[in-house]
Amino acid sequence: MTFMRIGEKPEIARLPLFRDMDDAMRERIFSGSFLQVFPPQLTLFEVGQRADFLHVLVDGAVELYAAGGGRDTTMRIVEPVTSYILAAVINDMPYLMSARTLASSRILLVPAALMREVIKQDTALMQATMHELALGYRDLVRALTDMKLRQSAERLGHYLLEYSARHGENWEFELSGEKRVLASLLGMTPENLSRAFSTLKGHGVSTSGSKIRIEDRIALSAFSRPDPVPADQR
Amino acid sequence: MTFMRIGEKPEIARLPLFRDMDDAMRERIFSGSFLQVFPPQLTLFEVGQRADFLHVLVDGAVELYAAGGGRDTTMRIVEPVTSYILAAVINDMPYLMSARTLASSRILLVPAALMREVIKQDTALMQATMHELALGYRDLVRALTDMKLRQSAERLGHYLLEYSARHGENWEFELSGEKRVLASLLGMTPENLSRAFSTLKGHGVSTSGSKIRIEDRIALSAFSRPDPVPADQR
DNA sequence: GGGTCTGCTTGATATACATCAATTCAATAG
DNA sequence: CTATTGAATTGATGTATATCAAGCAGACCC
Repeated sequence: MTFMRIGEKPEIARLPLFRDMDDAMRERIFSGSFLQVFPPQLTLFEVGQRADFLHVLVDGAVELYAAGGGRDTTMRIVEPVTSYILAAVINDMPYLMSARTLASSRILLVPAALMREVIKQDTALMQATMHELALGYRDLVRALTDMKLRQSAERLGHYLLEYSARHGENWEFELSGEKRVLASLLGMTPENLSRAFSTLKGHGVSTSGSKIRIEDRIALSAFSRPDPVPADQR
Repeated sequence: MTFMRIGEKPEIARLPLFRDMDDAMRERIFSGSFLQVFPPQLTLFEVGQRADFLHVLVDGAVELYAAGGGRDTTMRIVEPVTSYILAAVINDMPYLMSARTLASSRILLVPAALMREVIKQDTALMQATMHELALGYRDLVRALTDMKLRQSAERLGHYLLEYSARHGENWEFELSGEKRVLASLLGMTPENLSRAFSTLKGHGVSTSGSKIRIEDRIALSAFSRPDPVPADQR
């Protein structure tokens, strides 16, 4: 694999997507792929483009967003190490979202045709892909119900709880990116995000800048009404 | 297969999900499944239940909905002949949505364990499942951007255009179900749906009861800003 | 240090949409 | 045919969120 450093290959190989497949096949995928570094704020691809690569974010941060009617909306913030736009690659269809780096990022680019070819030959990879897509599907079901059933401050509260749970149950943490991106992800304006934060002050959350402290998990949970089904185990 | 009539087996076998698989394997799935008739307004399953069956709606109509904070919201209206809740079955996880019949419905119930077992043995079925999930994923991406970027009347306009395209490019058609369900699917109240319809009168849509006529496709399209990527071919 | 960014916050106002309440309409039963 | 019921519509009002407009604070620069 071009530009690949020691130490990151095992990290990628350990991903659920590539973990169970045949070693030789995995090597074939890796040797046909490129690991590239991109500067921050760079557009990686645009809506409508034919999916040419499966992306695996190794380091940095990537934003997936959709445009329409002059406005942008963030669909997902990808954290390392994770693959994205798998669905478009599988079906050989145009991207429904655009992508840009939020920070300087190292990304593994797997040619879509290669990915599709190896999937056909390696059942374990196909099965892992299927599982990955099913999990992604469920994430989106959650995101859609979130938008339809919760109002903005509740969405923020729910996001903070999920974020904390995903990052080692820390009650105290720092928001990684800009708040404007978070606002867009949560489907609100930056102004409204500010107000949502001050609403949450009355429900067990204290903030200072981008530092968040969940002081009363119970109260926050009661306020933001957690999903009836807990988050999927990965 | 229990209760199965002549004529519907080929219809199900022709579904993209089951089309390409081995005939004997397909027969194994079918013979382990049940075709049942359910009355209207019956709850088929609830959020949080472990996925025990893959459903294939053969005839009738089914609503998938999610609850939260006292309210309900329609996530999807399933039309025959289509499978649903595939993702939960694949991953052996609890349903994220509840389901109820909107009309008297004939549904094929495929035991989830059987489905998962045969998938492991039949690569063609696995591949078809993978494709189906990827398509479903893309549908949800569209639904989420729709909610985040369009306002209510635009969503209705967009829905009418898509509906017309999916049902043989008819400019004139009748809405199948109750409007309250459509309102919930589109993320608005029934009252607001009424107002949205009258807004669309000024953009090339005329209605009378549940009869819809798209008189000016161009105008409606301009108003509701179609997706940058046209709907996936199935 | 002062200045100039840029992003975040705060306040005032506008707007989309929900809610509440009444009325109309359509389907059905007697 | 009229009476009854539930859904759809219409109108009046309330609320969540967006928009517009300042102000404020931390980062970077000279």
